[in-house]
Amino acid sequence: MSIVLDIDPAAAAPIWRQIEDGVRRLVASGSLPPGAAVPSVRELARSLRVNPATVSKAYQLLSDAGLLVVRRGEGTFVAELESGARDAERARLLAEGAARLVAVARSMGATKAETNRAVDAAWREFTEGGEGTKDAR
Amino acid sequence: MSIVLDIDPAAAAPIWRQIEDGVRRLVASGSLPPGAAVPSVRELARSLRVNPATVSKAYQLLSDAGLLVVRRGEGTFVAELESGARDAERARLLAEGAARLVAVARSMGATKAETNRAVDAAWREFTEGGEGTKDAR
Amino acid sequence: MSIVLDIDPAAAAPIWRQIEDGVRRLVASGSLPPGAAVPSVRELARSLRVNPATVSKAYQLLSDAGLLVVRRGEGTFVAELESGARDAERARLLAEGAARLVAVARSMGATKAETNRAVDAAWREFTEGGEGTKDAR
Amino acid sequence: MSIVLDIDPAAAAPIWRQIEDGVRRLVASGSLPPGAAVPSVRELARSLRVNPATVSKAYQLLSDAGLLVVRRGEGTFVAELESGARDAERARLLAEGAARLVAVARSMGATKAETNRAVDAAWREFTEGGEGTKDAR
DNA sequence: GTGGTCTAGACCACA
DNA sequence: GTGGTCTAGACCACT
Repeated sequence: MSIVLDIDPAAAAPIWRQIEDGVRRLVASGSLPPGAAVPSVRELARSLRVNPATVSKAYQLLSDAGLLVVRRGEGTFVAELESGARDAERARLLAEGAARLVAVARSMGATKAETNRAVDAAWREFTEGGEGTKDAR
Repeated sequence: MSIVLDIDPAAAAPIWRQIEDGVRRLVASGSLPPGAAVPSVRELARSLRVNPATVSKAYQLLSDAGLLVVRRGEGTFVAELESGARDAERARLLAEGAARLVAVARSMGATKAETNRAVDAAWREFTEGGEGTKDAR
Repeated sequence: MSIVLDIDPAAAAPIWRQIEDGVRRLVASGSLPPGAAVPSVRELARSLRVNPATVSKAYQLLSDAGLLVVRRGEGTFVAELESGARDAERARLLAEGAARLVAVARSMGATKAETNRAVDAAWREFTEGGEGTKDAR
Repeated sequence: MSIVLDIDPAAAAPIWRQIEDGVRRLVASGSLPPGAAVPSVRELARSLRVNPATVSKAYQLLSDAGLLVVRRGEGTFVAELESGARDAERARLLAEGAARLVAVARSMGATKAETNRAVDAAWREFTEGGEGTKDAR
């Protein structure tokens, strides 16, 4: 199974960041276990219909961050994170997202209850509608 | 009283959007009630240490969206929104933020419970670290 | 006075690293004081006869490292380092270089005295062959 | 006794060069005396967990440089260097390293005294801390 | 004017 | 085969 990332070339976020975030999540969720090979730069570029340099930039950032390791001439692999590091990454991503939401909520004077209701609603939306929220902006 | 916005010139988001969002939230939260005057472009530009053209762009977008109205020779004012419009805007912003969080959470295989815990934690973080609440609950 | 960097396109080190190191040293030596503007990407690219993307990469790395700050639409500037940070950077660069030399020396069984003699010789070489010492401090 | 080299596949320097330099230093330091047998390509490749072609490339360069000689059917051996050649090689490596350090030092306006202090410090570091500088950057 | 992103294509070094 | 570097040129957004 080749890895699945959906990239929206029209989105505000640069493509390299979409790839970066996608891989981060695949690693955090365990879909890409430590030691696994990620698709080669050229292969992923081809399958995403994107320039290799763009994929390369994302991989480079991920390897700077220690999530991937590049073995020259061989390919790119998921780093062997010490136990718990993956959970930490997961928690970090989640906390970051939650903080962003709360910041928005508080800045407009929403209550905690209102916020929770909004999250519940969004969750329902997702599980029912399957897929479809494409968030602009 | 001059309006309070914190602008980070080094942030990823463009400055005009930071201003736009800031004003949107001040309106949504009621800090800027309908009919209130907003600072002039050059005044706000000076206080934020930002290029006037940048403030102007934000105001322009807000007028186009109907949140502000320009009265020539007098200044710029918060539009008189029809009843409920403000709440609708609030709900929209909140729903948007919640959807973003849920998208992240699901993409990394987090459960609803985990997500809620993260939101709770972020909320606690904010109320402790930050200043008093206006309508906490 | 425009900044002076000598770039060797035939060197083993990639051009972006040569630029990065050059700027690092100009900052460490105080030739580029905090707040000063560095040449624009395009301008430096033109004067070095190099592709703008190459300069951009170097600047990007330096700004990730906190030595430069990019102000969108305005240009790139030397970061306002807290007092002592510049000296620390200087010391770091020097220590790094010294460590590399000592590593080589020890790995081939050279003594401390031999190493010191080699440094002395290199120093003499430099002061004679090149121009006079401009900075004795 | 098998020869000891530490290879870092993640380092900036290519693996073949790490091997080449390692052997050069073992010869310069006398650990590999003239006439001594070096491990076979495949044996070294196995012990370093490295591709045999990589070891082969290093050995090839070393033979071209006259440091190793291949005796067909027998193996690869350290060349019988004329007297003084080993010391010359040592001096050359040391001078090269010293020149690099001085270049860095002068480019950032460091004094000779500062440089010497840095070397002393690095030397102390090494003799105390044992081993440990892994120089990625 | 500024920097950032992306493409297409070339070339190189590594394993 | 792999990834890394560089170029030329286009387009975009910000100030």
